[in-house]
This record gives sequence, C-alpha cells and structure tokens, in this order.
Amino acid sequence: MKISEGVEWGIHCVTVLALVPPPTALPAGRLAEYHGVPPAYLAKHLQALSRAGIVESVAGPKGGYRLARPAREITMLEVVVAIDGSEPAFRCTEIRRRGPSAVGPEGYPLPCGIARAMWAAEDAWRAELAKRTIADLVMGIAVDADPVAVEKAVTWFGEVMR
Amino acid sequence: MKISEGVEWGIHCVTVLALVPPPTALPAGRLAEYHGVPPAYLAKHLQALSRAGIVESVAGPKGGYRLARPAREITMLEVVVAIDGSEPAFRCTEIRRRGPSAVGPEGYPLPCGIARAMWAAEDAWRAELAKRTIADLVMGIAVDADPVAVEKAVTWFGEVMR
DNA sequence: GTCCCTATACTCGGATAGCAAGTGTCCGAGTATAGGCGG
DNA sequence: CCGCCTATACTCGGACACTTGCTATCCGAGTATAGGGAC
Repeated sequence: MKISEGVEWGIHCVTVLALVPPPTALPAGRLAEYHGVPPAYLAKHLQALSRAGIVESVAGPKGGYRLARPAREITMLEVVVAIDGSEPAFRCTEIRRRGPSAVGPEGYPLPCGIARAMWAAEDAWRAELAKRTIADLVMGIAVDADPVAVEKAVTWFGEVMR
Repeated sequence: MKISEGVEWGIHCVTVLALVPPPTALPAGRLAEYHGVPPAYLAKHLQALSRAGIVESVAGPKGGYRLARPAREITMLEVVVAIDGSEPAFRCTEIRRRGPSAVGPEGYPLPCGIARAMWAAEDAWRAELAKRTIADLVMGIAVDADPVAVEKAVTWFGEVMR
C-alpha cells in the first residue's frame, strides 16, 4: 500500500494557497517552482482539486488557482480524496463465494467480516483526516516554521506578485 | 491508494488455518483450491506469513502450513503488515526543503506538520486493525456464515484430509 | 512380527516474466490583459 | 483626455509516452513418508 506522491504535493499547495490573500490567484507554474516539483505533473493534480471544488481556477494573465472556500472549511480528507480517489483501499473480491464451499448469492446477505473490519479501519483513518483542516495546518506552520524560511517565502511571494 | 489483493487472501488463509486442529497442516495448494485463487501466487504470500512468524511450514508429505501461534494472539494488523510491508503509506519527500524558501537542514527540527497528520491517521488505521484478532474473525464467521456453506466446507476438509 | 533402509513423492522456497496503475510530459482551447487607435 | 477595439501572451484543460511495483508463474532444494527387505 502506498499513497500517491501527488497527495503530498496537493496538500502543500492548498496550504500555500491558504496564505494568499484573496482575490489573488497563484499560477500552477509558480506553485511548482516554489515546491521544486515538475510543473506539468503538479498541474494534473491541481486540476483534480479544481474538479473537486476545493480550489477554483482563474484563466488568463494574472490568473491561476485560489481556494474556493475558507481554509477553515477544507479538511485534509477532502484534499486526499480529491487526488487519490474515493474508492476504498481494500477491495473485497468475495473469494468466499468461490471454491468448494460456495452456496449461491442468497447465502451471503452480509459483507464479508474481513472486509467489514478492513473498512472499519479505513473509516478510522478518514475520521482522523477529517478532523484536521487546512487552517490547522497553517497554524502549525506558523508555530513550527523557521523564521528565516518564512521571510524568504514572503520575499519570494512579493517578487512573484510584482 | 490501494491494498494488495494478497492481503485479502492472506487473512482468509489464516482464518481457515485457525479452524484446522493442530498439529495438522494444510498445503498451499489446498488453500488455493479452497479459495479459487492461483496456487503459485498464493504460495508467495504464505511464504511472507511464514517469514513473519505468523504461520509455520511443515515440509514433506502430510506437510503444509499451520498457525505458529493461537488465533487469539494473532492480530489482523500483523497479517496485513506481513504481506503489505511495514513502511508507511504516506512518505514525506520533504518538499518544504526545496524551492526558494529552503534554509538548510538545521531549520527543520521537527517532521513536516502535514506528514505528522498523515501518519497520525495511519496510526488510527493500525490501531483499529490491531484490535481485531483472527479469533474474532473466526467467531464472526461462526455467527454469519450460511449453515450449508459451513457443511460443505467441513465435507471438503474431510475429503482433503482423508 | 519387528526393525531398518532406501526410494519416492510431496512439500516449501526463491528466482524469473507480464501487466496495470501511477508518473511525467506535451500541446491545444479559452480568456483577461495591455497597448494602440479613433473620437 | 477618454473610451473602444484588437492583438497578445498567459492561463488552464485534457490527451499521450514511460517507469515502478503488483500480479502471476515456474523450477529446484529439502524432507517426512511409505513400502520393501532383512533379521
């Protein structure tokens, strides 16, 4: 099991966008430059965030991406699901219905107990991610980040928006 | 994100092995036949379970696999980790250290807040799986399974062990 | 009848191909901007 | 000097190759068994 690298990029980008004062928009190319990742591939994930209604795109010069809602109303789970998909990680293939002990569809009114347990674990995972909002992440950065790094980021942002 | 199909097979196999009275062992080929899956591929996962000390292998005729410990002492998490690996699903690539705001290694004493949140969610997932033992799954089957299916399984087992 | 020996056949174990999904990239459609022109 | 128009350049959006890891398979090494023979 592994989570797409795009999820990490997406969360970082949304966090950065939360720091951009509306109605300013930040282009995908600038976000890629800031994070040191391939611009074209990052664009792919930003499109997914746009489709999910987490960010909104502005076309033309001075365009780019900006948050579609306040950071306080965007959970980490929403971002993860937007990029990684909403399908459960565990997919029950119903192997209990195969082999010598199979008895026809009516013999299995409930989902497999193994699948239920795996899905319960995934629910716990989602619940934990649903607790945290992008605003929480921004506050965490404000507390943890190195002051010099923050200053450099602000300087960069000023130059980009010139 | 998706979980290897082998995880599903592995848990089913361990559950079946929990129903085999020791010291009897069940060969990989019979387990594959019972579940309707490719024998060679299932063998690969059973080897992983063996390496993890969850099942133990018995060589030669009348050999096969059997549980290395009582089902009550084997958690679902152990089985999942044995097959899927223990590495976290979310891997932080430290993209915060790249780009125009980077400040050198000493500026990042703590792990990235995003990674911490993702890992906390994974911990919740693991905790949920660690709660359930194979014995719990066996009890669940005893309650849920169709009586006819159980009888067919018992009949099959009797023929195989003849 | 009992014990030992040997040949057998069955088991696991790791090394080897094939395929799907994620990774990475590109170019085309659309649009707000900025400059120039006319009034 | 002000307003309108047009050409521009920048943006997003979806369609196209490539690589990693899961899927699937095979054959070789090791061993407990079962049968036969000797005692």
